[in-house]
Amino acid sequence: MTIDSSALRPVDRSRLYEDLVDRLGEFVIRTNLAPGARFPPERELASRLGVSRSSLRQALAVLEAQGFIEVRHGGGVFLRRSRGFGGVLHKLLERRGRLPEVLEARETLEVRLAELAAVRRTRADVDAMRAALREMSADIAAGGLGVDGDAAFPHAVHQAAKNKVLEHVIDGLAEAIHETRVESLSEPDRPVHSLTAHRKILAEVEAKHSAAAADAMRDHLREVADVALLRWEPPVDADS
Amino acid sequence: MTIDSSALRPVDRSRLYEDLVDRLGEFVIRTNLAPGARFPPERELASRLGVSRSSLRQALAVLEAQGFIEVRHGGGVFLRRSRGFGGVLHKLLERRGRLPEVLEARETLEVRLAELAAVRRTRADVDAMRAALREMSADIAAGGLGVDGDAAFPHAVHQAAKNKVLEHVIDGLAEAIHETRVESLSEPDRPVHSLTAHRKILAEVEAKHSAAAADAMRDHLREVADVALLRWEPPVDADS
DNA sequence: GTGAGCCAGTGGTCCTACCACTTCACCGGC
DNA sequence: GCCGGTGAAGTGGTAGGACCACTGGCTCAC
Repeated sequence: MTIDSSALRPVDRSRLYEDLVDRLGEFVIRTNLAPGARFPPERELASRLGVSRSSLRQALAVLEAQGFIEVRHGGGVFLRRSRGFGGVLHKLLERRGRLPEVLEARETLEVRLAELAAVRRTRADVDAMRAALREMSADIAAGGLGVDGDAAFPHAVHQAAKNKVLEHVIDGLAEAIHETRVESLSEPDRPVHSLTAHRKILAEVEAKHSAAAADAMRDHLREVADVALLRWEPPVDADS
Repeated sequence: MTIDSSALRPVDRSRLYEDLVDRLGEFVIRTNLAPGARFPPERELASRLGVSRSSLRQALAVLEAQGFIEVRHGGGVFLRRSRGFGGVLHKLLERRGRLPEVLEARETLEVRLAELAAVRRTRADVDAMRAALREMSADIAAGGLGVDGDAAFPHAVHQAAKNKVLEHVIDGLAEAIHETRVESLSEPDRPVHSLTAHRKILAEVEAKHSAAAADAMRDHLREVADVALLRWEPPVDADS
């Protein structure tokens, strides 16, 4: 129940290295730098940008971790890929107006993971899912919302799907998803409905009915999405 | 046609800040740090880790950019989320033995994007796809592999799907996918087959047949995946 | 009790020095 | 002429110190 006084300056001064990341992206575009090309030396970049080498190196570390550049000791800084240079998912998600897209992405991934889970789940995976449901059930019985269990269950499903790449991808959306989760569970009767839906999914996964598991997951997510979208306010800023 | 002497030392000394990222992840686990908790001050961390504050700050910049921590000026360093702390996608993809998972993730995303594209494509999107095919066609006619066009076409499809979140996610896999692309197109007749498959996809997207577009994309990707998997060598390192 | 102001703690940035690795031109031996 | 060694210059890697900017709690005057 936070007071939304978003009108008055949330300030949020950006870190210098964040600006540098943007600037370097600009540089890549403007100079039409191609993948494989070399950047100017650190000392020169820092000097031309008017910042210290330390700050520049923070920016370079970020860009390297994101896979956009490669820094070779004694060799130089090289561009690996230019597409979406500054476009960090994290930043993307902060912008309002992304909710429908997040929900859509979530459905895509989660449905597929459920389908795969039904094919590959082991005994232990089923146990983990069961445990999550027990926790959720107990919490709800005690008057809670069952938030923890509601998060643990999909996690168990992800594990069961045995695809670390997909799992990592959806983990990247975890934060944005978690918000919708709490909101959704605050709705009257939602926790109980959610529990029922999870049981259905578990049953299909356990029975190794992959198509049915996918459908069950899709149905569940669409119910949740409806609730989330009901409360959603269209974005203020429109972009392409 | 590079000589694969991967057996002999690729060395690849890791940057200090990368080690620090791992160490900090370890710290979070061992001390059972909960989201919202505060880290020790930078100076103390640096001292205890036996590194300079500069190096530590590179690691912190990376972790902040990845959304794992929040650094407040004058306040301290706080944990935002702990799950998958050090698990960067980039690193994940570097490990051999991920090819099947990458292909699976790719299919999941790309099929959905094709489906959405069929629903949301504009005139301009269709033009972009057509242009990519023309480029590819011309390149093949000239004896090339059509690699550029083969990359440009899916990009146009992604744009048409109008979901920046999904688009960003698949961009993260772009590099890994690109490798399979080149390998695949080196196969005799592959370029022509690929072109035909793309034409089919374009037709369905243009006709707004979403299910058919999804199927066409899936068929295409499975053909490509078969080729890639044929050349794939099972991993040396096995992990959970 | 209350408010203003101070101050210690902590991150933010810069600077400089020096180390480690790469590259390549140069030079000598073959 | 060719090969290989060698050294210097260029470039990233790390350390450490200095100082600025912000936060939050404490103190003290009122």
